[in-house]
Amino acid sequence: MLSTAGPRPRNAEATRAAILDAARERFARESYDDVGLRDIAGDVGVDAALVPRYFGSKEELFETVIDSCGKGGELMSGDRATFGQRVARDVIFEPKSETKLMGLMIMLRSISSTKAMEVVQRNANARFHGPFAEWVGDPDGAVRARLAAGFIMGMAISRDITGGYSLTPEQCERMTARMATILQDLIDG
Amino acid sequence: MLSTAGPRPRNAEATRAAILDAARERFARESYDDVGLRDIAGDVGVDAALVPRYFGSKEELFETVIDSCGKGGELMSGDRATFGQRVARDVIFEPKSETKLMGLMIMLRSISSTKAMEVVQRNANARFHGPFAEWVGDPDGAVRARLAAGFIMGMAISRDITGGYSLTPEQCERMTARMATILQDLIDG
DNA sequence: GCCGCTAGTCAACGCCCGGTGACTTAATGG
DNA sequence: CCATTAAGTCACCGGGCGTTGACTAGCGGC
Repeated sequence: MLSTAGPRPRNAEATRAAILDAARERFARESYDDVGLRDIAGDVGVDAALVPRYFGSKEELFETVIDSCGKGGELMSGDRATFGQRVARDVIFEPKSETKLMGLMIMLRSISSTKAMEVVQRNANARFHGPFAEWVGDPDGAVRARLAAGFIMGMAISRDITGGYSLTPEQCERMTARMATILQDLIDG
Repeated sequence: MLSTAGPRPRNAEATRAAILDAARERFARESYDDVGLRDIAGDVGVDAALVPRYFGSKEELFETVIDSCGKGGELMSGDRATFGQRVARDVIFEPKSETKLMGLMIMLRSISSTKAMEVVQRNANARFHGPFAEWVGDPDGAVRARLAAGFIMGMAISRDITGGYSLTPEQCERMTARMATILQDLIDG
């Protein structure tokens, strides 16, 4: 995480971006409460005091991170016909939500903190559920999108809670297949 | 929550039980981190110092709460044929996880804290997933149980994140129906 | 009716967190 | 080559947490 290539050159914009990236990854992997400003700063290799200086506060940093995730997240990039397969495989086999699904993971982890959840509640519709619902389309895209997103988050939580599902690889494979089918049915109609 | 019927009579066992009950409800509604010993003690009407005295530590109290939830939770009581309907309705329309599903909710909220999650990881299989998987039965009960539990937790999270789903009542109704179908299919085979 | 035991309280500790103001140090332009 | 300015650091604060040990007050037995 921390490059050994000497001291970071003094560049405010680059540093700010680096902090934002580090924060995004942290917030996707750990709960809002468990992520400390000192952790984020440590990842980048700067002093913790710099974080609230650039972003105002931890909460504002969190909001900026959510903003930076891109409308609707990366969920609906790629072929629509393989959505179920692709997402199910990501959730169940990716070691820790690599790049994909980051928006969802961050929202999910926000439930640890009332403050963070308020931020998410303010942004979830415009930044995530809205675009996703539109992408899912008629009939009743909002409902089906909500179900799909919930299912994905739930299975991600399940992985955390059980520590990698605690199933055999064969069972994981069957679980993936079934999850893929359900998801695909949801977005197809 | 706090009865106005004068001061609590001096009864260690009853007080201990009252603390445990209050803790269970708190942990089902708020994240592990957000629940303070002072909150729990306040619900019961005792001093916060009494909590670690009776239970050792917050973490041990949490583990005791999980133990007290009953094998498999209340998920698989009731008619099997209406499982989907019943659970979907609970998740989507119950204001805040009343009694039912408490075990799942507590596990879900544990993701806020590494410590709490370790406790859950230690207990989830024996106390929840195991019995539930057995109840779901062949073929592949473990896989289908995991999917159902994940789906339920995910929709509960979705409710929190969006602040009551932010859907019209009609949409909620359709969402419930669809969720019920998916859940029922999962436990039926 | 007093005494001992114990349930319950109180004040305080140590810790860690997010956040702030004063300082130091590196890059830049003349 | 130095002065200026902004980037980054450092020491520290205030607050809230879980937890502890010393104290207080109510009940049971003589």
